[in-house]
Amino acid sequence: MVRMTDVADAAGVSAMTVSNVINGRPGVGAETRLRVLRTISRLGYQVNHAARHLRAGRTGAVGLIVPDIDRPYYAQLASRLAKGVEKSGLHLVVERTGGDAERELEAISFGRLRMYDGVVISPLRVAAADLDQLRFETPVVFIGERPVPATFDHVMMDNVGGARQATEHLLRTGSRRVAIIGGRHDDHVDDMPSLRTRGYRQAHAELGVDVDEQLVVEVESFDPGSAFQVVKQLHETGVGFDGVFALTDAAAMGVLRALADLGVAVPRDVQVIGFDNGNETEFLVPRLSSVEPGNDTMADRVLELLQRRVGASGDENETPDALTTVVTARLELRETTR
Amino acid sequence: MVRMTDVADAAGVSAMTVSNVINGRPGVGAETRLRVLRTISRLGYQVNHAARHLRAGRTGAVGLIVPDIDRPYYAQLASRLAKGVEKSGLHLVVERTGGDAERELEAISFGRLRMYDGVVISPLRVAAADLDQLRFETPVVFIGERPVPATFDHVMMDNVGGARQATEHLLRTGSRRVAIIGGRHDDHVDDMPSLRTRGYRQAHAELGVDVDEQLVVEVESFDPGSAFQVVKQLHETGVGFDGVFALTDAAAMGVLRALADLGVAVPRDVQVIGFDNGNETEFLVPRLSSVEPGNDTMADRVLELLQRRVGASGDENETPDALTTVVTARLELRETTR
DNA sequence: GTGAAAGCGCTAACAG
DNA sequence: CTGTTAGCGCTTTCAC
Repeated sequence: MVRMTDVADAAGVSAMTVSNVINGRPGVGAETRLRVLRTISRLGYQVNHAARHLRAGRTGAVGLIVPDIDRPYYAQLASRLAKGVEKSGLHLVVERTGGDAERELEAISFGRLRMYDGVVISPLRVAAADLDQLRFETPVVFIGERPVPATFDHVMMDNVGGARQATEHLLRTGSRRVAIIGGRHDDHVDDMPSLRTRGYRQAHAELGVDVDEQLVVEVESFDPGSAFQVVKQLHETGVGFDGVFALTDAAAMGVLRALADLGVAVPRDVQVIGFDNGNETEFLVPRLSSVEPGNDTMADRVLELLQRRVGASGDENETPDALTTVVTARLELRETTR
Repeated sequence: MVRMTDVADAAGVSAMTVSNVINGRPGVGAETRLRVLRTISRLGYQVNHAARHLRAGRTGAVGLIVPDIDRPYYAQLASRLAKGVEKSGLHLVVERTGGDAERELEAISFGRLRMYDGVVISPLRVAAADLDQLRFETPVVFIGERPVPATFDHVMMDNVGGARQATEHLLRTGSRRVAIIGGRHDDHVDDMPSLRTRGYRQAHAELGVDVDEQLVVEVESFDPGSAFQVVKQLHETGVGFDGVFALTDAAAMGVLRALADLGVAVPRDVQVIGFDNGNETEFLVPRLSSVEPGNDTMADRVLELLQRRVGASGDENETPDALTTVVTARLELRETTR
């Protein structure tokens, strides 16, 4: 373990000068700088981030905390954000909570935040009330649909509007019995499934079509497997449907697979729309129509909000007001709709 | 900012006692412990990880460094590893390099390693020679096909064997002209495309079938889009083929999409096999046959190797020898093969 | 242009 | 069972 003082001794300068060289601060003579740099590489010195962090406060990292890394939506979000923060010379590190309320809260509250100069968190379960207690100096941007105290920056997608557009399209193009995979029967909380179901119901109300609660199908998880099973069951039960709104593209993938097994022609007999407009949609057979929630815009907005606070010390009116942004959704029609 | 000493003062104990309570160390009276805990929650105290890290050396985190987060293979690997390390009370953080040799080296060498108690790295580009220079106290496990100095733990998949099995199956079930999407014409380096191409050639040699170099199709990237384009071009060029070995499942997805557009029946006219056996394979239409590289076994092995070193201080014969494990691959046949 | 002193918040080691 | 001392490796401040 070679420390900064070792470099300083070997180069015949003080630790401070080494520090100045490393951090590119002005006020070091060209000759001294060169000597220090050579000594650094000769000794193989590497800065100790923990010490720097302890003393200077910054870590050079932005955290992204998501329920699950291997869901395409989060993976693609991570990728977008990573490219963005890297432009600022920071790097993104991703952590997963497993979608567990307790672990989400732990990830946010219990000091792990301090590992980062800024944090983006996409909570699934955690309640606004719990969040309200928290006070931290690390800039935090929330992303997603869960309600969040107004003291935090928040970037939301238009879940209700997106779902309404999708359902409207299905109804206007001739589907009368639209199943919603992952929908909710009740509407107590503002989580993703409830909000998207709300949009589904709004579309029905606007167009004067009754919702058959048998078509509102709850699933435990939004992976293809769960959706696949549920569609098969729906079919076996004899509940007819001629359109499907799947709450995520991943679920829609399972839907398409089930319909293919059942010998149902898409979109002729049943139309399908997903949500998220992930990279995979264009390569499914048939290509999946999907709600584009404004993924790029959301990522850009998150980065802006982060930049506004990272670097700005917690002084005076330096701290800007919290902002909530809602990004508008639009339909991306492909081959699973008419 | 409330520090440990603030808690200690408020509870009328010393900082050491607070530290003992927080870390669940024995030797604190029940009453004192309760008083400390109450004070902690009253003041909203949170441990400062940077300070703990600086002093105690451990960070509580394991790093996973991959080329890209949004490739399903890495996302699924991350998920598997995350669940594993969480069992040991650690948590996984994922960083991406973008598949850039320089950034890979930087991620490994430049002190960022110290952020973690252990690191798993899946390099794409970085050369063994560069790695050889490095000496670190953080336990590192390499994963993937790139050659790595023997001083490091390394878990490899059997790229050559898996590719050979896939190609053999295609040839034995009647395909005579098997295209390899993402293959290499030369065989200078031991990277993933070259190794899998080697297996492809071995299978041909064994079964006495000549390789038509026109069927060895290079791609810039292993995403569905690139594979899609390349297959369309292959078809337009009039180069006939009745089998496809795609170097990754993601590429295979693009292949299937292209074949569907071209009106080619799978597997009747063209058989297809992918590689990685990702979660998505079962939900494609038709279901994708794929090489299962032993994903679970690899993750388990990585975790074992990590555990062997994390916690073991760098003393004497405490440090175990480096181990290289090769996990065997097998075929998972589904609907894209006969 | 360079250096000395002090301390960030925590914990290992030992004393009581 | 609890407290004291010392110091992890860096950077901020101010003096030279």
